[in-house]
Amino acid sequence: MNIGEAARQSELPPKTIRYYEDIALVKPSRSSNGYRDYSENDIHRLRFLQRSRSLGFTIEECRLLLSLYEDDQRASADVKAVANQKIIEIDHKIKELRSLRKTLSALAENCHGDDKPDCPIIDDLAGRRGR
Amino acid sequence: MNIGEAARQSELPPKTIRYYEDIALVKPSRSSNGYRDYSENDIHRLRFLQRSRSLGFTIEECRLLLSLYEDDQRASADVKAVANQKIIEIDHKIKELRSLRKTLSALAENCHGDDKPDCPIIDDLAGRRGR
DNA sequence: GCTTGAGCTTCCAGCAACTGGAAGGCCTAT
DNA sequence: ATAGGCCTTCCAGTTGCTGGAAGCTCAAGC
Repeated sequence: MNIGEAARQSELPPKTIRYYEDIALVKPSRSSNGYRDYSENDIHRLRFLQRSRSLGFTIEECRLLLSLYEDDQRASADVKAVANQKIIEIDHKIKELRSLRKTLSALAENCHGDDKPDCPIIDDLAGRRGR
Repeated sequence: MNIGEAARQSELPPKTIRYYEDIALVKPSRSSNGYRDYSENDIHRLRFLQRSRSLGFTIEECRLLLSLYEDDQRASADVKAVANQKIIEIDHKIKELRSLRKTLSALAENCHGDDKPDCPIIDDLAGRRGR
């Protein structure tokens, strides 16, 4: 199967698939004309990557998950640990974003939003509080 | 004022300050020995950048905010629009992260987390639902 | 005067995870 | 034969820094 069809089936752009080969996440064979030739198993790996990337795992985490995926002897605890770690990171990011949001919306609420130059947002950014 | 002191006052690493000069966000003068020489106004700009970056604005947004900062004729509505746009983006990111978290925690909850190979997380990543 | 150490300079490279584009080969159909 | 669409490789760019090497300057201590 050529890269175009592999792209369709895995829902990944061809560029990304080539990149995944560069960093040794997939190793398709080659046809006699030099074209990449993807097996069913390659497609499984690509789909797996697509799904795990979309769940926010980094490439290196995907590499780990992929090795667990292909290890029939894996312990489910190992996989669960990776997932739980990711959940912690996500919680942390959400917390940060909420805090940013709070600050920004407080600033925006205090801003008249008219065509006058007076602006509490700028004042805050400039370090001038409660002028 | 040398870069080290500018770094202390702006709470930005010297490397970052030099980078901001590379991308034309600050233009300090030079002392006779070739050292960068930061004025009070330069420090204001650096502080402004530090604060706006920490609030999640991109470099290009900071550049815009900085030009508004130095424009005495600015309309506060312009600044408010940038802030509100950012709030929308933050909301979007939070929503995405919450959705990721939900999926991941559902998967982790269904996983025994023992030393057996059976693992619903891997099954999901591989595209095998509800086996 | 000399050395030491901190602080400054420039430049080059690398991080993550792709993405875009150029130059060219291949394949199929008309 | 030619057009187009797909494929190949390679190089460069994205964002926002950060690390490191090689070398200059400056102030302090002996």
